[in-house]
Amino acid sequence: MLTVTLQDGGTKEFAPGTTLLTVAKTLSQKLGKAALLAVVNGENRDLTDTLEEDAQVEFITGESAAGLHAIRHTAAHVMAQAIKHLFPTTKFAIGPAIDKGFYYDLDSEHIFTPEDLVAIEKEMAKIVKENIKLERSELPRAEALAFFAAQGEAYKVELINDLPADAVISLYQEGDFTDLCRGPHCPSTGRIKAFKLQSIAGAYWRGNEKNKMLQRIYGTAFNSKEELTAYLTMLEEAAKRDHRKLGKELELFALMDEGPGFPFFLPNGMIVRNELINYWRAVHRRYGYEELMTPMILSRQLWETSGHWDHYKENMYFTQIDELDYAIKPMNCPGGMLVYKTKPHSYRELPIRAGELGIVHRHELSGALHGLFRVRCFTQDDAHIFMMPSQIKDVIQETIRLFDEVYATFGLKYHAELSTRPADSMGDEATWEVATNGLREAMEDFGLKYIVNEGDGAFYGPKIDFHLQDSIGRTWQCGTIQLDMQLPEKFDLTYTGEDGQKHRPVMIHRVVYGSIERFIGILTENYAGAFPVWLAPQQVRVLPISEKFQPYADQVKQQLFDLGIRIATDDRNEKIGYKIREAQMQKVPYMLIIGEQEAASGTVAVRSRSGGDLGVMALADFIAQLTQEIATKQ
RNA sequence: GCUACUAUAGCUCAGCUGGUAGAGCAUCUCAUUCGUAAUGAGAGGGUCGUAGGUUCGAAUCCUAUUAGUAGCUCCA
Repeated sequence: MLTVTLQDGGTKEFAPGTTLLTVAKTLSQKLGKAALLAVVNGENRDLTDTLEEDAQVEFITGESAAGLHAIRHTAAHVMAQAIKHLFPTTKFAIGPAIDKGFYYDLDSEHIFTPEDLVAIEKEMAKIVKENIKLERSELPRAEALAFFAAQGEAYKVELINDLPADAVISLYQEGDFTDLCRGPHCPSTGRIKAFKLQSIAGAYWRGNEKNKMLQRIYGTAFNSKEELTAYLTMLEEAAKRDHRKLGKELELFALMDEGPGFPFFLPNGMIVRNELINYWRAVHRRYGYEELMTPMILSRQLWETSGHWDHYKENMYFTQIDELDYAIKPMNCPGGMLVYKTKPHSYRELPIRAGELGIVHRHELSGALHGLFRVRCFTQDDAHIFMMPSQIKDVIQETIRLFDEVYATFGLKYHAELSTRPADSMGDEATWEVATNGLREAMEDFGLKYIVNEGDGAFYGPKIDFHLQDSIGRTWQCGTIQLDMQLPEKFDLTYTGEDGQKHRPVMIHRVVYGSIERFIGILTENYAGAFPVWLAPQQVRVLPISEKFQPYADQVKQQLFDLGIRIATDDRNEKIGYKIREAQMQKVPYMLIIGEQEAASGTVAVRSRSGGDLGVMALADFIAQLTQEIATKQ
């Protein structure tokens, strides 16, 4: 007999060859039903595997992340089986579980439609109901190749051929369908209790745009119907917060056919934008930044010097002036370099922190445009910091602190990513190594957790990116800190050191908002359009009950207006309910209802967009509360 | 850029298999002066994204093109 040690420390004996599923069932009927995978001596295993020696065993259910992952992975196989039943000529590429569900990439003459998804779901339900076993087998490479080649599954053959020589080639069979897969999987299709197919999209084979574009079907699956419903409801709610929808409803910005990717900012959007800029200036002033502005169009020669002509040309717009080539700036840095060079610098001045709200133009692919999140013209809240090599760590830490402060003001959650040297890059290996380690150390000392994106850096240096979430959980890169070892060299920047000799400064590029446009998009979604008072396009609206109270309403309005409050009066001949409804929908933070009682006593009846009727108060009290709320950016 | 889908009044949308455009909201006018999410009545507004084609006849079918949407690729 074998001894199995369980999670709680208890032990139990089983005959060799007992499946893990049987072990789970023996422990309790409930566990037998809930268990999806097992961890045997620290290794993930299928429940259909057998035990051959003493082992430490832990069972995984759908309540854990690993269990949910298995459900989704198995659901992808179930979907593939269903598709094979309904569209037998379909060829299968890859079908993994992902963050919020699963997908399968397919190659088929048939173009899948939303109606097909309904039919596939039905077929999947049938397969789930049959509760078919998933059985793992391992094959020698030649046999596996022959197996898939016989079925015409060219993508699977290519995948196997690309596996390392010593790789274990495993297959999972569920009834009449067998797939190449590393596993692990749920023991049977009946474990897929709640799933939903969501969308059809294109995707390149192996993510390479030179390859054939396949059809990808996205779906999701959960441990229970309740969780699935909750998730789908959340998505519906999130759609209401989409900044493209709110941007139109709240008249923040507009995108027109006449300028794809070139947003128009409307009066309301300009207020949010200007408030963000005011705040930005205040923060940067405190952190020792100065501000400058460089031209939007600069000569070809400059872009050749900076390296953009060679490395970034595809994304740039060009023009000619007096028969000479010019480029519209896609980045602010070359201009910043020229400013640095306008005078000699001493080590005593460093670090120099030069900020610029720079409007840049980039020719993004048409299919990549996405509301304010991805545009072709945007304002970077840029800054270049020039320093001595010995100052790198302190400066980067200080920058991380600034970022953290700004994001906290908006209550935004973020995560950081470190990107290392890409294939198309300038400079030598050693310099890259030093720079990358500099970033890494600064983050670690600050206690900032990060993930690493190998080869994802800019052509001129490694970078730390800060990603913020939109309403449906997609993340967008906003802030970035990029170390640049190339430009100071290219532009021959120098400073005079303590020793009287010329030295090369190190520089970083950094943006906190990233682009003001993208940041406004993120904020709009995070606040669901209900901007805090300090950012709200209209902060207060006065609503007189009838014309009779207009004079007092004007008085109230004027007092607040003189204090710099963004205020308006709704003096239309409408009922109070109508005016309130409209102010609510426009997400005006405060409404002041003015009627006979208020006019007589010199008070205001305050209604907040979130808290409803706050009752009558003295105007002075309301002003005190309001100005406090604005000042503290609540 | 690629794959698929979508495109009708300012907005949200209806318009079956081709017979020549409709609703609600918004706008304007009139009446109502009414205390916490829609007062009533009336009026105006669209050559159905654009350009070709098929047809006696096209918002409806075909082709091209532009823009958008989902994703891929790429990126702040």
